[in-house]
Formats: sequence, structure tokens, C-alpha cells
Amino acid sequence: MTPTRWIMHLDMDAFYAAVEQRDNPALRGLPVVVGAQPGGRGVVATCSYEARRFGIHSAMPINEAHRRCPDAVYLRPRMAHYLEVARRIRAVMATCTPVVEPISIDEAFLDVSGLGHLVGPPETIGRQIKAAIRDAVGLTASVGIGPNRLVAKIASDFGKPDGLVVVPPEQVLDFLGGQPVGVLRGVGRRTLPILERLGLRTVADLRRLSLTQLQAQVGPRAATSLYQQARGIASDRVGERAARQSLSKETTFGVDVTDPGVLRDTLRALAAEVAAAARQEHIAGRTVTLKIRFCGFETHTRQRRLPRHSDDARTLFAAAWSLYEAGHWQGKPVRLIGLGIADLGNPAPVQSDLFDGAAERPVDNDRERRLTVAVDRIHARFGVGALHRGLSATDPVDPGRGLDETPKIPEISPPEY
DNA sequence: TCTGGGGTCCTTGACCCG
DNA sequence: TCTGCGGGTCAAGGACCC
Repeated sequence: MTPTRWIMHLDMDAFYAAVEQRDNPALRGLPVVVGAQPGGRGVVATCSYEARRFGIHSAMPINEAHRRCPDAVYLRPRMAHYLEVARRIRAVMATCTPVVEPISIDEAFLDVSGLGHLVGPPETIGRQIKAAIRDAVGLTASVGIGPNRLVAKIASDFGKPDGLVVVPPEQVLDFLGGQPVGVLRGVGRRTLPILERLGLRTVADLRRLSLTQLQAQVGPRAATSLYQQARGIASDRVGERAARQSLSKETTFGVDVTDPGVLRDTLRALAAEVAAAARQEHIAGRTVTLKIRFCGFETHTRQRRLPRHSDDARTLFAAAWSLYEAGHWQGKPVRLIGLGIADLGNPAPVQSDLFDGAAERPVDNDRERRLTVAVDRIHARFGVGALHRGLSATDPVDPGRGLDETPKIPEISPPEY
């Protein structure tokens, strides 16, 4: 008989907001919203449980949150600080079990199957790790433990905040059956109304449908996934995260932009960021994607396949800019612009300017560095977002548009969170 | 309500080729 | 030469997640 696997899902409670409340006792007990600043464009990254009582939640437009609770404390995220706290939490997890798979900054799966004879039953393991995290960083975590990832994840959500829920194998069907269908992976804004229209509100309801019936409603892939999840069938593997498939950077303008010069400069800066990140990870992209969003949230993507893998900012920019020009969108107000690479592989040994007709040439790391330094200088001097306010992320090797000139700062607000 | 940023995966349609 | 078909690839969009 196969021994029971015990998979733990650990999720920090209202992580960013909890860190802020921990660091500043004056915020404790108050509604705290971390994300964009009210008045601008942006959303709630996370909020304290006090704020949730006003109906505020993650991903809600920040102005809607402000309408619901104007007296809340609105804070910008301090990502570097949260990452440091997360690093300490990971260190605690690593002392518990070597099999840890971080999912995001504030959650992870742990395989605790082998700890029974060392520590005790799953409840004891969960209690110990929660206490260790509280001792180390002064924050609460919610823990779910079950025979697989699906059950562990739903269990940790179920117990929030500061929860500890253990679901043994024999109770999986009962536990899942009472959950709303929305807890299943893949049931979101689109799929939920389809299921609700069929009168399927709980996972137990979903189990009444055959696989064929489900396929007719949501398509073959989603149906198979939902069919299995509803019966508690899911992976119990915990390990390394899958290799990265793509890498991208995008930015939303404070006010829609029509000036092609601003779009061009922004795209150039994004290409530099993507290239720098790619180089740091020793990867390169064969496919370049331009993402563009107009007013009204009309979003388009355009892709171009390069002759070879590239991590060169000029090559990425040239490809993306050619896609923009080919789109015939000139003059349309742009809300967001982004650049990404996919079809990842190793950087080609010799880079070339694939789109500007230049002969093959080695990577100009120094030029790349100068461009990055230039972006940093603009940010340091005029604040992060200066580029998006319309200040040119101009090529520092171009003396005609030097950084030491007094820049014009158009009345465009910086991008929100 | 008017919606960030960075991802993954899936579906669909166009196109090419045998 | 034309047509149909199926498979592979690519591009675009969408759904979803954190």
C-alpha cells in the first residue's frame, strides 16, 4: 500500500499589508491598502483584513477601493523589503523540509510526507512551522495540509487568516464537495458564470456532470481538469519550479500617449530592461512580442520570430518597433505598451542587428550598460516614472538629446503601481 | 468598478506542405 | 492542374493565477 503523502501549502496572510502593520504599530487595527495611490491608474496589490471589511480586495481598482474606504491608509509597495522578509520565511521553511517549492513571494508548497516519525502528525508539523515563522518575522501564515497540492491549497485558503487545516485522504471528497466551484483552478471570470448557469455552485454539484457533459460546456482541456479536480485528483509532486517560458516588461502610462517619440523611447527602455534581465538569467529569446493597449482596454499583441536567439536590446527594440509600425496604429492613444521575449534558449554567441541592416557585430555590453545607467539617472533625477511622463529614454550615445539638457516634463502623471 | 505587472496555458484560425 | 484533407507551425487573443 502506498504511504499517504502529505503536501503542505503555506500562504502568508495579507502579506504586504501585514509587513507594513508589523513595521509601523500605528497602522495596526487600521484598514491598510498596499498598491497604487488613489487618483491614479492602478489596483490594490493587497490589503489588511480591516480593509477587507469594506469590501476591498486584491486587484480592485484603487479608486474603487478609495470610494469604499477613503480613510484607509494607502501605501506604495516596498518590494525590496518584502523580498527580504520572504527570504527569511523561506529559510525557516528550509529548516522544516528540504522539499520546498516557492510559488510566489508569499506562498509555497512543502512536501512533509517524511516528517511524521520525526515531528509527529501533520497538525503538529503545521503548528510548528507557523510558530517558527511567527518567531522569525512576526507574521502569521495560513497552512493547508492534504494528500495533494489541490487539497492543500484549498485547505490553506479555507482556514485564512492564521489557519491550520488538515484534510486526510478519506475526507477529501467531503471537504471538496462543500466548496464553491470557484475554488478550483481554472474557474474564473469566464468559466464561473457558465457553471452557475448550469446550477453548479459547489464542487459536489460539479461531480454530477459526466466528463462528456462538461466537455460540451467548457471544452476538452478545461473539462478534464475540472472533472479530476472535483474528485480530488491532482499532483502530489513538490519540487523545482518549471523553467521560465517567457520574459516581459510592460508599463501603463499615467495618461494615454499618442506621441510616437514617447512610445519609441519607452519601448527602447523596456527593451533594455528585458535584455538586461535576459542576460542576467543567461537566456535569450527567439520570439519578440509587442503588447499594446489602447483606451477602452482594447489590447493587441504582435509577434515576430527572429532569425536567431537574441538578448540584445537594440535587436529586441528594432523588432518591437517594426511591429508597432506595421500595426498602423499611429495616432491612437496608447494606455500600455510592453515588450516580451519567448521561445527561450541560449544566447547566440554573436549578436547582430537583425533589423537595422547593420553587419553582424559582437554584443555591445558597454552600450547596454550606458543605456541602463541613463535610465537609472533619469529615475534618480526625476523619479521613477519620469520616462513614462514623457521624458525621453534617449540613447545616451546620441549627443543631440543629451541627459544634461533640461528635460521637458509633460503633465502626465507617473504610472501607478 | 474601470481595471498593474508578470507570468502560464489553451483555443482558434491562417497558412503551408505532402 | 485542381481539390480535399490532415498535420504542423505560427500568430493572436483570451482565461486565469499570484
